[in-house]
Amino acid sequence: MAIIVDKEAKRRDIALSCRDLLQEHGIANLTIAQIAQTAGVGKGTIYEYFDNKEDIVFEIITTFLREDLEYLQQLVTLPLSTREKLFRFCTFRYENEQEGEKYRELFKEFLAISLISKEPAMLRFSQEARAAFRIILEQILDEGVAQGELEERFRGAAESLIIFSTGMVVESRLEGFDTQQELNTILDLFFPTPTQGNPS
Amino acid sequence: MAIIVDKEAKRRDIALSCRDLLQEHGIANLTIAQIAQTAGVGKGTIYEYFDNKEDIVFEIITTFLREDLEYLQQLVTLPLSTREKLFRFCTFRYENEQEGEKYRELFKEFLAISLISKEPAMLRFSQEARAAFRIILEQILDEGVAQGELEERFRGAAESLIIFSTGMVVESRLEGFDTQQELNTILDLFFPTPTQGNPS
DNA sequence: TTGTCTATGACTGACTGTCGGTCAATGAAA
DNA sequence: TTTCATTGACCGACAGTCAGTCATAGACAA
Repeated sequence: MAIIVDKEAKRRDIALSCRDLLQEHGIANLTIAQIAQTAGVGKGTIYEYFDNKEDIVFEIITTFLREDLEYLQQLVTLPLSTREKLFRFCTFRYENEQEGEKYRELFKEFLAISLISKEPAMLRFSQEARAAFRIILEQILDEGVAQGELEERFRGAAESLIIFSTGMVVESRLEGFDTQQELNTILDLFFPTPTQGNPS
Repeated sequence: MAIIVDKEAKRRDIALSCRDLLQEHGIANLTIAQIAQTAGVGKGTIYEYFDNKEDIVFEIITTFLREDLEYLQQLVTLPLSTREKLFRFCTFRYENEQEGEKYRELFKEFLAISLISKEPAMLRFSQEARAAFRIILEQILDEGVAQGELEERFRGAAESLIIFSTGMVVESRLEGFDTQQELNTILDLFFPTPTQGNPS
């Protein structure tokens, strides 16, 4: 009979081949024609694997988030203070000067789409990603409490920190916003002995 | 000479006449043609007063934010506890069940635009609005410290609360997100005697 | 084993409809 | 007659569609 392709795999392949393109142009300036050309397929083929333009962006972002998750998962295992881990958890998007800028831009665009999109798939995905991040954060907090670095009452602060991080991503679009300083201000609430400046 | 129209005033007029339209359809489903028709002018006229579609939305949002600011300014004068004021400050967008929903939807779309847009005017406006909100928040915090309801070290927490509020707007798009509970969790950090539940 | 035929799903790009934005023409006031 | 506001026909760009083409796995005869 005919060839049967692995739809899921090809979807990922197309997404992967367009990562750079997306980072370079941004979502708004990315056309389906460009995507198709870069992926080396016809425009129609794109719609064989994706519902619409958002869906493509969505898939590409997923590849980034998977990497994020890997990074954060190994962060937990590093020999660092709880405060340092929390700090890195919340600022890892800002770590790399060069690549970080592009990545953050992309993440903002993703946030923008997911703010407006009412697609159930998009919402479900956001929720799953959040849950994964949250588990890691809770692990850091639990360890912090176990090691006496953190008061018991902060064990349930994972949600708050995630909300705060999200807020930081949005606010960082503004000139003069100092991510590290703002995060330290919050972390000072968590740790009895306030430390000014980046604790690293 | 010919007629000289007050550009600024007409800009506001057009924006005002389209408030409902924007709330009804959302930004993505709002066309320039609709806007022009609703405002009772030709499509070309719109571009006499606005640079682009975003600019229109931007102007309409401004009218809402002006109202917000008025509300928050009078909030400071009410005879309420500091905690209650902070609570209301951060949740006022969620107060009204019916209208609040539409309003939040709009605000999210505004956030989405301002996340992506690199228009200097848009960024400047965001920063100005933020500064205005911040001043009110700082006033609440100062009063709280003065009245002994709040420890001195929380005087500089305005920035943190704004970031957190922004995060809440974004996260509230997700099913099962409880604004009030999350805000109380954070406020519990500020106030020595934790109060569970909505303090109102 | 080899050659041939065929069903099927992958693939394509010309085409369509929509929409943001432009501009030449018109109108009105002074 | 000048000047400015107004207008809607028009334009180009782009997302998304669909009728048709192509490539190959498998069936089967020689």
